[in-house]
Amino acid sequence: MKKIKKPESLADQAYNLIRKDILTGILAPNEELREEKLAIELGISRTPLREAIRRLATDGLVVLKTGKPASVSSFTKEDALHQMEVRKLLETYNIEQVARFVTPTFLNTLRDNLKLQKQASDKNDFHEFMELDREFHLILANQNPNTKLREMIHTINTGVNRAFLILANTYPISAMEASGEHEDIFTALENKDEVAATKAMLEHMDNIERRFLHYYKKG
Amino acid sequence: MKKIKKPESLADQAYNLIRKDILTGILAPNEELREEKLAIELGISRTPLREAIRRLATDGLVVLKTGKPASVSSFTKEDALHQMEVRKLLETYNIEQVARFVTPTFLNTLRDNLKLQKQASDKNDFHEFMELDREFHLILANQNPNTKLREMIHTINTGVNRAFLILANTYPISAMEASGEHEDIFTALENKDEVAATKAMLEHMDNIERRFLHYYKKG
DNA sequence: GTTGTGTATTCTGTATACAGTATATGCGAA
DNA sequence: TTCGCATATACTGTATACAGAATACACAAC
Repeated sequence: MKKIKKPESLADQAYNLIRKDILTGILAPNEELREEKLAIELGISRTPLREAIRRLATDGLVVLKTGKPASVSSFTKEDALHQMEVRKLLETYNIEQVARFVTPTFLNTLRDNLKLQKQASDKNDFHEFMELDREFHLILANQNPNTKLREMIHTINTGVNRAFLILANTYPISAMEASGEHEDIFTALENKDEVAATKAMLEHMDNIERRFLHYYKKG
Repeated sequence: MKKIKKPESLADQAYNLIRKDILTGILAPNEELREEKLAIELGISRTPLREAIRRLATDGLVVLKTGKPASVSSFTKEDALHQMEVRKLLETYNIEQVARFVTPTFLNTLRDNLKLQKQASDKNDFHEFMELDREFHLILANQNPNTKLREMIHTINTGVNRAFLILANTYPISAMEASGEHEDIFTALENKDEVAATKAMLEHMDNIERRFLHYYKKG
């Protein structure tokens, strides 16, 4: 039977709202999150807002300094590269595992996603593409039975995407190269070729890093 | 110049206290953390306590269900094995990197730790040994310049150690096999042999898993 | 004895009030 | 003008108060 859906708590809603604003760049790095001001803006009290902010802090999206207002976290080039190094490790490990248990449903889900990616790419709808990109890697991760690994991939990808997004906002077109690389990964999975899949993922990761550095120099 | 140390906030103190109690097993899995009751016990109000509990939840040490009391998280055999799989990946990757940049200070720190491990092992002081074990892996992780990787190793090791601790409480002696394995890792690092170091770490991880399963069957 | 229902209790989620501290402002002295 | 200091302001950290939901329990009906 279907469960009755409970309304999200105010803290949850605040968390999701602020998170989205940070990830889409509406809230810029180093921007201060003054509790009372923000609470009034959101129409809630400080208590649930504080909870949301603390949670964002453990995600690494905001930083807390005792007695001072929380602020949106900034990150250096080094931070971004560190995250990508870990992401590379996790994503390649994951796809090697996943490639061994390819199911038709799994392939179909990926195929659907890729189709939408192509459409977004053709329309130059960059934000939509970013979202689908995130989803693509999510689908891959969720195929792994190891829940802990899944969690970690989710977290690290959020961080990386944020770094990338902020830069890529200025250079959207080139980022869509990724679409082709996703296709390569898919083909390897379709052929149940775990070696090729791992290789394709590794190349994808290297290319992301390359693009990041390219944009970074320019930006 | 040395910074003036500020007193920890009540929330921080509560976090550390409860965390320790969970990790040492004083608070058993599934035990409920009733806010008002706990707050009174700790001599603080619910507000900072709530913050502490939420933070523990993101660490995976307690689970929250809306409207119901938070409870100390339990874990299945599968959870533990998942965590160990990820740990294996991260720790072997890390040591391969670290083995390339071995400094004398680093070796000395490890040597000191190993000496203490041996002493604890000889005295059958299991809790002390567990603490040093944790520290040993912490030293290895902290040698890596990648802060993100360090963070992740810390988190995952906390989880694994907890799983292991609870079981191992009943079978302390055999867990001290680990001491010898740590020595092997150290020797490989001393020789700046990254292949041997990686191999030693992998064996260590496999042995931890083996011991876990052995205890699990018995327990 | 078992099932169902209503009530009492207890707990969380949220709002608000208060205290202490850090920051900003303004004024006077050098 | 510039520095020092005092005062005012604003913000966080914490406590408490209140409302609504979940649970436990008792009692009635079968």
